[in-house]
Amino acid sequence: MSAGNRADIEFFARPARLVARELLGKMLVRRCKDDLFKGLIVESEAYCDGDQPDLACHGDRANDGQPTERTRVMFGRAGHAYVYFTYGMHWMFNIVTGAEGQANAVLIRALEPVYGLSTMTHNRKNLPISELTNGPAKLAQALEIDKSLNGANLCSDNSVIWVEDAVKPEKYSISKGPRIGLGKTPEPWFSIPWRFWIQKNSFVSR
DNA sequence: AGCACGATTAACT
DNA sequence: GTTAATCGTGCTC
Repeated sequence: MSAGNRADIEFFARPARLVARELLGKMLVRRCKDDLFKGLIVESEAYCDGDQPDLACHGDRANDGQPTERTRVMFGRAGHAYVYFTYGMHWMFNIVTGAEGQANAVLIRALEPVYGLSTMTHNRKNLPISELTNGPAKLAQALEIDKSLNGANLCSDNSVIWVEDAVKPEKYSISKGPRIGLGKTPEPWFSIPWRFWIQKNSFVSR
């Protein structure tokens, strides 16, 4: 795939851990009203991997692993957005991966802002560029992502959000470690290294 | 019907 | 390093 090619359902319909890793260095593109936003994906986390259980994952933790009103899209087809609300004020943007029926998803944790910086800055209370998209709730705010995008298809002709190829993998190195903010999640899921980021990129979350 | 808490952030000491 | 902000969701009564 060359730069500009859009990631299709075949790309997303694989285990979350693989997709999370390969999303690094790709461009997240968001069209909203008259604005176009682009950000390079520099940090991601996998929730569930194929059919392996994952007690950190909303899909496995709630309702005995069966879909609920909130997690329904996570169990659906790959290449769709799973957007949820937390801490009374923040939206989180995930992309559904894996086979239909599996609660696989990848949380996008950080972007390097590339295009649309002026509106992103406005959306982020005129904070400096370094603070626009270096966290999952921050990037959702910058790119105007909220509940209205829950279930949105990233692989259709009229998508309002999608992923494109951008930087060649040989141009950067990938690090991995435990996921962030898992609270009371039991081992081994608390420590399993399903968070990925581009080494030395300054937009990776704190 | 009521309640505890969260895949976080920003503003404190 | 600590903590308030703030409310939808899922679980218990």
